[in-house]
Amino acid sequence: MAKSPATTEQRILEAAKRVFHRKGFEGARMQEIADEAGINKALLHYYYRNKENLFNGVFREAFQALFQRIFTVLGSDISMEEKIRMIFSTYIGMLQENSYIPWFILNSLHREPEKIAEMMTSSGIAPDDIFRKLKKSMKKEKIKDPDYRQLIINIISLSVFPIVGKPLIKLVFNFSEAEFDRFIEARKKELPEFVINAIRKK
Amino acid sequence: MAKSPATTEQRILEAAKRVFHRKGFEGARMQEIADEAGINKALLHYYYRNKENLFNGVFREAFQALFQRIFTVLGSDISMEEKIRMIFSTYIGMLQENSYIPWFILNSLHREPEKIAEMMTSSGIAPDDIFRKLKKSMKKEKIKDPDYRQLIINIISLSVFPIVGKPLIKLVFNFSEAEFDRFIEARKKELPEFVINAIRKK
DNA sequence: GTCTATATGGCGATAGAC
DNA sequence: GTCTATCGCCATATAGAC
Repeated sequence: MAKSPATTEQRILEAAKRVFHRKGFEGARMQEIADEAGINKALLHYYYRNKENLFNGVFREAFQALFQRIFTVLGSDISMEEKIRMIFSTYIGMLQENSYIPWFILNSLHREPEKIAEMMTSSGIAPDDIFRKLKKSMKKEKIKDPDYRQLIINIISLSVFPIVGKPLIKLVFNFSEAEFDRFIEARKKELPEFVINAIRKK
Repeated sequence: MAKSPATTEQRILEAAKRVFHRKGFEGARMQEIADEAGINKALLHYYYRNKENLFNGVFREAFQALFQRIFTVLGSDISMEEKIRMIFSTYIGMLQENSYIPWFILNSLHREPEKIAEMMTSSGIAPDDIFRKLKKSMKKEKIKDPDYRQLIINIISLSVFPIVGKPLIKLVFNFSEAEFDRFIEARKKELPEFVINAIRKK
């Protein structure tokens, strides 16, 4: 299936990405990855020694896709209100198009938090600097919420949970696929107002 | 390990609960459940014919623990503001004490949404009535947010995501276990104000 | 590099003694 | 009811021909 990318190695990685994203580490089968790459199992082990190895490549890419964007926005020199608008407008769309990524990341973190920690530092993401900067600018802007960390987590919660909890939401609200999409679409408009209102002094 | 409950059947179910909650369905091992119940594998199959069967008992209990409380509050005859305060104060504490439950539920929903749907209807939870009622009362109270569903999902997102995303939060903020607990504790106070502010007309 | 065939091990499940 | 022993399957991984 799908012979698009040039080299076999790339094709394997693309296939692995799809399968791991769908099934997580435990659920993924080397056979399924091989099928989807249009080759056989033995060749997987020729390029990537084992399953763990193959998984690592997939994880790193997803992790960066998910975090680079939000940290870039948080660290930029615009007002908090602009940051909030920007995060919701770009982030939710990205999550919607790659809805498997957050679930995949959460799964991986639950499986091996320590290993993932190493991976994060080694991939050059340094949240501490950004947080320091953010804290300062929030003080200057007299944001109501006292703790910048709570605010960040609120924003991420509101963005990510509905994507990760899609099956739950579809279930309790009896949503079709299209209705669910409209529901998420509506959030892009409503959430910035929701949060900006929440942190504005009365 | 842990021979507390009286009958073997109960001990098995308790052990299964712990292991499934930790590892999910795929990750759980019958051997591990047997060890934790202080018996051997064969006896598991004597009481519960197979793994799926054992899982179902565990799932149903967790699902009810998670949903009964929130639906009860949402359906009660108090103002929206009181509902919000009540949900955050009781719900987050309950999630904190049973932090494995939401992760377990999400996992199960991703694995088999259809089966879970049946289970839900058969266990007597009828969200539709509650939603109708909620919609009406929100209109009467002139809540800003136009869609009650968005508001519910916002509340659940803010409550559940930080619990499910615990490993992530500990990682990016470099939290110890105690610091994480304080972080969640602080949310109980801050979130009601956050949400009530967000939906209050300017 | 890519394949077929096979080794190796783990897991859910069953048989059968006590 | 509870155990030991074992079956049967499936998944990862390797050997070795081409």
